[in-house]
Amino acid sequence: MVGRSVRIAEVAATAGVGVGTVSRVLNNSAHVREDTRRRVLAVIDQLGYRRSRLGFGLSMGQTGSVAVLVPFMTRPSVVERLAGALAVLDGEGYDTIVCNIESADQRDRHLTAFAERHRADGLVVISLPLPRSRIEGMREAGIPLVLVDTESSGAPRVTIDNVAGGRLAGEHLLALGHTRIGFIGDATSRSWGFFSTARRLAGFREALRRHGVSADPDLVRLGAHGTAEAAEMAIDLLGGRDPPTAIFAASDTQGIGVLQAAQRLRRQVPGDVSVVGFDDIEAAGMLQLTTVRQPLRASGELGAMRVCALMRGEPDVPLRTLLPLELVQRASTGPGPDVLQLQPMISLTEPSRR
Amino acid sequence: MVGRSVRIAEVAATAGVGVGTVSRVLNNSAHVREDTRRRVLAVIDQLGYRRSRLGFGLSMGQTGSVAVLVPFMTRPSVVERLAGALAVLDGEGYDTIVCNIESADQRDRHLTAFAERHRADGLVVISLPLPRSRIEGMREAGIPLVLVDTESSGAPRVTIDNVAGGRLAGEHLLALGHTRIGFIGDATSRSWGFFSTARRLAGFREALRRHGVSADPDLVRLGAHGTAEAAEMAIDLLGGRDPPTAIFAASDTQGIGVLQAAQRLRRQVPGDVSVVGFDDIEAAGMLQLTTVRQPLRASGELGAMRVCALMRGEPDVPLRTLLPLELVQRASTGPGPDVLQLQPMISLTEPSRR
DNA sequence: ATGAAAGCGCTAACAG
DNA sequence: CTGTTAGCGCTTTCAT
Repeated sequence: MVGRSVRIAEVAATAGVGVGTVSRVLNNSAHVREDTRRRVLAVIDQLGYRRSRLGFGLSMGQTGSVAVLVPFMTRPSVVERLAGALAVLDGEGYDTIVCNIESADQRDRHLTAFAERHRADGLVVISLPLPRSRIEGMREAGIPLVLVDTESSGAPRVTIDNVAGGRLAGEHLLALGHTRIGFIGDATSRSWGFFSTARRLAGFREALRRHGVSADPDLVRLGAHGTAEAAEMAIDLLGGRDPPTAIFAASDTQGIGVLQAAQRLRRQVPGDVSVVGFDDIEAAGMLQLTTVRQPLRASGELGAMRVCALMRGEPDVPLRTLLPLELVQRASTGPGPDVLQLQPMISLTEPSRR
Repeated sequence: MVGRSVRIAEVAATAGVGVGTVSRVLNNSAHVREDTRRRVLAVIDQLGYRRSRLGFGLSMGQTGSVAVLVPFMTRPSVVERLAGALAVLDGEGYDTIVCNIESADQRDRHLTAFAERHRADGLVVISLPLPRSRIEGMREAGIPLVLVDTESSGAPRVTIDNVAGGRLAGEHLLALGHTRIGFIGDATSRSWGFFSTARRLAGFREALRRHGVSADPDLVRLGAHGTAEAAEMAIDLLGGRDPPTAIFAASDTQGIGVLQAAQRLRRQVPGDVSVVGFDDIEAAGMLQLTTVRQPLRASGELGAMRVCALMRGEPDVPLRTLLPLELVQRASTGPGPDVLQLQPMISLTEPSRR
């Protein structure tokens, strides 16, 4: 079997030098004579010596790893952000500890755990609402923290303007002539503080208001996150009397559910109903879903860069970075019903559709 | 600012006890008088003491973390496995270091890095072919290693029988009466040793052979992984002369591409062409794609459990675990063209289609 | 250029 | 029950 692992002292002894010298060789110090270096290197190789990360870390006072907390990591938008963060962190030479969070309890357990000294050099929290007290707690623990896709404040964060995003979607639909527009979002919002759905809804309503369109509360559906659930809600919405001619879903995942509902109901998209999603995950493009694009991967990358800056002790880390939003028009949205439909006195003929 | 962090010695001094006692309190040793414990706890709280993971780890000889290597982590099937592993590892109290691998070089760099002592207590490699020498290397480094979804041997592994999977898909299609069946897979296989596509193709061919159906090499397309790429290949396949009446895609991602191709070409599924995928990712169910299901999440969970067993030094860790495969029939597959079509002497009428 | 020794922070064995 | 002490493995002054 593999004999007890070899320590630096043994390397030193075998090479006939002091541990200091071995350490210097290990860390490419310039102050080592070339032949000494070679001799040490040879012994290292011969003995199969491998440095202990713990010893190194303890001595240097840092772990060389940063933790990333994400909720529901199987969701495409989340993976995308995570992948972005991972790529940057890996590039910077950090190990990335990933925690998949599925409840507020779990979140708090991990947060407490990472308050432990030398557990991770930094922390990135993605798409996870954090109570102020928790953020404060991490600050006290002295571990650099960056928030991505969260409204919580108290730490540098990278976000988007969700209200503006909702407005963007609403205005796109209004510009196409739609006035009866449904909204589908997830209700998780309330349970442990998620916010984006509510914000996007607010922006959406604001757009309607600005255009003098009254928002029918009956057209707003909130339910569990997920394509299937969204499809259910959409079927309900589209199957009712006076159904909407367009639906804005607070995420692409839910938007795809709406697409499926339309298909199941044999409604044409966008002929009978236009659909707008949010995020621009890969599937949105594949299914030709019009959507409000946010830079998912970039958000993770930027979050990671910020935490690196924090860990390096850089003084001027921006407290808040807003990423740009963009409406990506695809085949799922089209002109609404003819305006004539809005003037019943004139419209004696069947309203025309394009 | 946060004063210099407080060490166990200061807690001991402040509480008027020895460091040993503080350590005992920290580790819930029973051998501490209740009032002593309370006093220490009070001081800990008052001083805001937080244990150093590094100190703890160095003393205990373990890091408390395990590393998971995955390729292309944004792919749904991979995330699923990863999520499974994460859940188990988290449950066991380990931090999980995740590395997203996108090239053989990167893989080797990380493998070398994790050969460092005390970098991680164990390693799980998912869906990543590993050269024997590398596996041997980890063994020499003494770090427990488990392989998930890999054919490489030399370490405990959790896999499926890809050949059987291909056979399953082929037989399903043959049973439906198809004889001209296309195959779409990714060519990544060759570049750094991925194997599953080739294996599935082999099983598929075996099924054809058994049924006395000759495999038209022209019906096999290998290209870059991805829905769009698969769609291209499918369009090519379906647009040609004498197109296949069914297509077996080596993954759901690619199967969905075939579905899109059919839609773009206005071919009915399964009327004009049947489609079978592989994996059973969430989208497959949503799009009614018939597929060969493999337990993705379970593979990650099991891999994690195996590495935990290894780390605990359990003696009887199975060297190879085969997870069950299952054909999930959905709406994307249906009867093939009438058998009469195969007997030209009789079929003077247009072959009927259901 | 290099050896010796003092930490880094904690656990556990050993005495009381 | 509890204080003392010897590591765990490495980096880094401080001399030489």
